[in-house]
Amino acid sequence: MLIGELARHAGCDAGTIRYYEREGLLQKPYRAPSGYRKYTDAHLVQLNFVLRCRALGMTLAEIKALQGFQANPSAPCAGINELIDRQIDRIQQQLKVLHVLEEQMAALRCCCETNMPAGECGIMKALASAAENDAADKKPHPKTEASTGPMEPSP
Amino acid sequence: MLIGELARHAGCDAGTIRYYEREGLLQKPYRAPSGYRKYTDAHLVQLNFVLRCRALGMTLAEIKALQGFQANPSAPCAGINELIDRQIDRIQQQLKVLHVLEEQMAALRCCCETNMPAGECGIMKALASAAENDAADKKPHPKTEASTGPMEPSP
DNA sequence: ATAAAACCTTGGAGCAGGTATAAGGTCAAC
DNA sequence: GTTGACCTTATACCTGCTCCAAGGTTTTAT
Repeated sequence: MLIGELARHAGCDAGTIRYYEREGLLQKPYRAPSGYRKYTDAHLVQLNFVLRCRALGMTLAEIKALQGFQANPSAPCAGINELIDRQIDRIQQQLKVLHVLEEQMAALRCCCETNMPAGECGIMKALASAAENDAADKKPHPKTEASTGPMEPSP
Repeated sequence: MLIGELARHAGCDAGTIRYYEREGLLQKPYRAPSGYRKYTDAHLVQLNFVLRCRALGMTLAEIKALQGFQANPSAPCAGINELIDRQIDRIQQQLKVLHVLEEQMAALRCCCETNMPAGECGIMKALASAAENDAADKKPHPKTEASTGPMEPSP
């Protein structure tokens, strides 16, 4: 099987396959005298393994680690479990962040009824005043030291 | 305020501030004769605006677009609303994906009780057999054409 | 037999959104 | 006058690809 066919079977780009080969995630295939890569079904399985792990959100380094376990089946599998646990944690972290984000965006969305000049748009006002409050929080005693007026770029 | 102080107030890296300046997201500050950047509180507000939008998941291009509305307060704000709506869609998409992922990872996690040799680990077996099934699905009539044995790299 | 289409090869650049480094200049304190 | 903490620039690196150019090969159609 040539690289294009492998790519079609796996549902990825041929460039991705070459990339995985360079990165050591895919066995180097036999090369025809023309230099063309010739793949076997076993390569397809290996590629699917990588793609599936990617789809589960693992990094290439983690997938490489999993392949290390495949190559070394008598090693204790605690590392595999840790890797999965870390992945689960990451997903739950992201979910938490996204839920908060969803709420914040929904609240923001409610601030405007679509047909305002931008200067009166509740969304813009909310974002701008949040930024100002952040700034005030961090500088609790503004001594009017520099300027609170408009910014002046270098002359 | 020097860049390090601004960075501390905003809770980001000085490199990030220089990067935002290069990308046109932050006004160029006055430069002291030494070449040092001198920031005002207004810069802190602007930086916080950018960081807050980033934290909401917006791209730098989108933030630039929002700044365009800030600079042009009489423009109609429909574009702002669209931008926010797109962002909400993106977040909900990601949430969907992550929920599926969470389930899949949890199912995977249940496959192993931690103290196996890797070759017997249910997680590895599940991943490997999924990859094989993917391969079989895509090649429904395997004519034993090349080889289903181990992969042979180029000789 | 030949020409066009459809493959394949390599090397390199580019994306986002930064982070890290090196090599050097400045400034306040002791 | 020297340490140490800061600042400057330019450049490279990170992840996980994607896309491009310039060229070689193979298949298909005429």
